[in-house]
Amino acid sequence: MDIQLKRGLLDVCVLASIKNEDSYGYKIIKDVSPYVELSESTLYTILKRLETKNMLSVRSIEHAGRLRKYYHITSLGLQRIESFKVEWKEIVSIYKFITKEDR
Amino acid sequence: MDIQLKRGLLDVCVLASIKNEDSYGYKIIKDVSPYVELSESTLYTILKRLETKNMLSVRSIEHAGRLRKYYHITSLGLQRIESFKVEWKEIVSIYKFITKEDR
DNA sequence: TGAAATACCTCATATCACGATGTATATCGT
DNA sequence: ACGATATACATCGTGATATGAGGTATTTCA
Repeated sequence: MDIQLKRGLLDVCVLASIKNEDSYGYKIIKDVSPYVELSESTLYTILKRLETKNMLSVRSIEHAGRLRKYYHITSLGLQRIESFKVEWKEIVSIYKFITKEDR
Repeated sequence: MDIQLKRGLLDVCVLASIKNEDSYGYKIIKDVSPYVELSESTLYTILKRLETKNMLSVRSIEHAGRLRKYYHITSLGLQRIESFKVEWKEIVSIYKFITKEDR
């Protein structure tokens, strides 16, 4: 898939993957990968960005001797998902413009 | 609309706007604007990029004393539109992932 | 024992949208 | 006659960002 097309989708994908249940980096990749390719470096960049924007909160939990950082969605994160749903309508109208045959 | 979401959509929009009839910068903006906001600086950047990628060809035509650059879509440009249609299915599946309620 | 999986992180690079800015002519209202 | 607006092109610098390459450390399993 085109790199540029993924932009804007990725942030919301990550938010969606923690929406119903807190999750951590490694698991998020597993969950999202079937839908969008997502490398580790990209994910951690996104997680940091979303944290800076207060769209998620973090808490470290020890698990099997290793540290895990669990990410929890905030109300701002939920709002981001909602505004994406609005933007989706615009995207669909753009899609129709692109695929329109006679113009 | 989110800046990032536009990426990847813009190039294809421009290609779609010249698909059925050759067009020029100023007209392309008028045609595309109702669907996506598009500034002049952005458009000319895109046109140059698409030309470099051989997705369109250019020819200058004198019109009312002023120069107009008409853009014509190439077979590579048409291919780009077709591959977008394939990518669209992926985008829809991502949308479903994002809006899925129980996970 | 050693490879693969789990789990985190950083840095440099390339791509790109866009505001600001600039040039020049035509048209239209007053 | 004149100034504003529309038409039509172009460039540059900035900020945002996806990703490959690299790094650390533990656990699991063949």
